[in-house]
Amino acid sequence: MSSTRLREHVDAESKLDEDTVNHRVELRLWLRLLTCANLIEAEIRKRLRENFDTTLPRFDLMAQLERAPDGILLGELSRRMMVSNGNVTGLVERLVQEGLIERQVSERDRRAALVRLTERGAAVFAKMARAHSDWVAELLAGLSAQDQKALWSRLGDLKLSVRVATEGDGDAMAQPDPEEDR
Amino acid sequence: MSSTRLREHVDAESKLDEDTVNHRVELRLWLRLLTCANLIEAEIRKRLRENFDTTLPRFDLMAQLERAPDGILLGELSRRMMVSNGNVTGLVERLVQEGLIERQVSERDRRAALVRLTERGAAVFAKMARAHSDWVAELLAGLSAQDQKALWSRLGDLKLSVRVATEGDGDAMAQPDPEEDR
DNA sequence: CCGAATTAGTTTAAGGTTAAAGGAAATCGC
DNA sequence: GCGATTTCCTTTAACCTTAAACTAATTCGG
Repeated sequence: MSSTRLREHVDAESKLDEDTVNHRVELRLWLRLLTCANLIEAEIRKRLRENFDTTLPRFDLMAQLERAPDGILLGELSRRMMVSNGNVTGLVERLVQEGLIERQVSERDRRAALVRLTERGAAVFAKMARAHSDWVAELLAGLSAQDQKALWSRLGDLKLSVRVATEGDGDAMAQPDPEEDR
Repeated sequence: MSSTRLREHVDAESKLDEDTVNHRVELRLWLRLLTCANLIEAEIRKRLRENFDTTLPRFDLMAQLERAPDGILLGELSRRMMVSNGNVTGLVERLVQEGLIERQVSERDRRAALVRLTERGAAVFAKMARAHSDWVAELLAGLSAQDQKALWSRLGDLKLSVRVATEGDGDAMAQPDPEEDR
């Protein structure tokens, strides 16, 4: 599966020299997209650390819990965060340690565990979420509301393009999109 | 510095309830941008692993070296990759181990070390770069060349916005933009 | 020259991340 | 019922990443 899934390179002998196929536009777009995401993410990580002594993954996890007041299973959490199970195990461990979330083995299914914010966790998260929201707005302040919407829309096309290109690709790619739920 | 650098909250007593300031558009844009970047990055990481048994950071490092045939100092490498010095130390170590790059202590300054691709490293990278380029093009294939250019352009505005909002922020934020050099 | 400050890299401690292997509970098919 | 399979989660090994502390070499000011 891995050797042929890229493209059909049936034209191995093609006169249209394969080496000259230079996807410059695509590459430049991808690199700029990555730069933007990295710049913003780095700044947010830095501020979370400086202002709240926490990390982005922890913040993201708590954001998921805030939207599920009745708790959520670890597996579901893992799916929504788009990270591995093992990753969630560790994050949850640390947040429980900090007293910001609590975990509770399910009654009906003793393999499963529910996690939810503690009261303190909810209070702390509320503060962080406000700040986070302000930070993002500050970083994007150079774009008009119109520009922002236009960009958002175009990124929707991009997302679709990527999904189409990768679907059926790996196993269980039916990952729910975290952003749309917000 | 950290408490006032966000915004001037001079209107602490403002009747326009601060809590109701909901930067929804900005947040949605940021989340979608992040989703797009993560989807593409995850797919590229996966393919690098499956097809070349390597990682994105290693690929990125080699990409920098390919553009500097005469070698490059570790510090400069760190700056161009926008990662910490210590990070580069480890990556270089592993790539040297694999025989893909070589390091050489500078004659004139015995603190400094030059790294460059080995012959084998250059050959391996050439293959990877071709594949990588094809992958990116494949993932973005759903967008017309026009859409791609438009998106690239808008992301330029975004990048500028972020740079303006963060400049002077931390120390030495004058990081050269990796993408523009390409 | 020589002490102070700067600069290039490394080390360390802590954490985030994954794939793969594994343990334990629940479910499925007879 | 009960063995096989699936599902939920944890563990492990390896890697990536950073900030902060550190080492060693260079440069700067007298």
